[in-house]
Formats: sequence, C-alpha cells, structure tokens
Amino acid sequence: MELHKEFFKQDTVKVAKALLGKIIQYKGTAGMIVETEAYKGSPDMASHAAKRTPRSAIMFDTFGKFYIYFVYGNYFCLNITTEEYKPGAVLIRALQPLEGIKIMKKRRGTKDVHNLTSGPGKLCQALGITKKLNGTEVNDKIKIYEPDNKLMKKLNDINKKNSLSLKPLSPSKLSPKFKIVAAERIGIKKAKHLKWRFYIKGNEFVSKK
DNA sequence: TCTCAGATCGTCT
DNA sequence: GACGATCTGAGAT
Repeated sequence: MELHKEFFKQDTVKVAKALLGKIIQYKGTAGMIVETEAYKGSPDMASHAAKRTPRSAIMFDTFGKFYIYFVYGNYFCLNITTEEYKPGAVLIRALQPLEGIKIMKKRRGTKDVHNLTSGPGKLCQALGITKKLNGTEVNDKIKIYEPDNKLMKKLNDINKKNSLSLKPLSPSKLSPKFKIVAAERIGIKKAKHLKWRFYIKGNEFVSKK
C-alpha cells in the first residue's frame, strides 16, 4: 500500500524513523529503506533547512515531495520533504536492493550487491534518480509503500541468494556500528562538527564527537 | 569571482 | 580504516 501524502506532514524525525523498512520503487528498480537521516532547521545550522534559498525553498513550502539535489559534482541525494509549517526533509541514505538488481549493477558498474545502494549517492545512481525528478510528488513517479508478505518473501530470497541478512548495506561513516538506523544531526555550525543522534529499534544513541 | 559541499572511489597502511 | 583527489553547481562576497 502506498504511503499517503499526509504521512509526511508529521515531525521530521518521526518520518525518518517510520520510513525504515518501507519500499522505494522507481522504473523497475526497488529497495527497502534501511538508513534515513532527518534534516530540520535550527539548531542544525549546516542543514539546507536552516536557510531558505531558491534550492532549499521546497523544504520550507511543501511536504510529501522529493527534494533532489546535486552534490560534489557527481552525485544526487534523495530527500522527501516533511512538516507543513516548518522546513524539513528526510534524506534516504541506504537501501537494500529488491528489484531490478541487474539494472542496478549495470548502472553502478559493479557486480557487488553490497555496493549497489549503500549510500545516498549510490542509491540514486542505482535507481536512475536524477535532479529532473526534483519537486515531484511522492508516488507520482517514485513510489513509496509498505511491503506486503509477498515482497518480504522475495526480499528474504534475495538475502539467501546473496548471503545477506536483513540489515542495511551502508558502510556510512554516520553509522559505523549500528544497522538499520534513523539519524538526526544535533550540532549547530558546520557539518563536520555536528553530533549525531541515532535511533535504533526505539533506542537513542548519541555520537561522541 | 571564490569557496566548498548532506559523497564516492582508489590507494595506502 | 584513513586519507586525498575529484567532479559541478549553489550560495556567499
């Protein structure tokens, strides 16, 4: 069942947590969301949501829309805007591949399943998501939905075949220890000086730095 | 005009 | 695992 637009009206951190385990699908490729990151404005002043610019305005004005931006000259990052009256978005950081794995391998130029969607830039590349989808409504072109039993079975089959367990593939610096995480930045000035708050299975962990 | 980034990859230890 | 090189474009000055 597709997630209703109203789902994204909630608090950003709530949405980030709730998106874990959901399926994201675009043009014959799909994966289960295993790592998300909540972006709000204050007190995270290094977030795009901290300042309204032509690029980030979508985070201020909408919920339930895809915010896709180009970064480091090579990659795209996929976010979904949240909250009605406050700026916010959830970055999709990692997926577990589910459908269209052949296509993903081709696009990513690797045969390693663990390396297909284990990062925000990687997953956009694997799914063929580019800036042209920026601003589209959730479920217009890119679908997000709750997995049914059939899909879960398929996921388990893929896991068996590739010796994977139900865990995220992200080697992300964000979550070196923990698997299947939602995260929130709690520092204030520059991205590299930020602290992180992780949510794993209902528990909270705060990074040391 | 300048700076540098919500990332990735290859190379090194 | 740590680190440097790298790409383009948005935002700052």
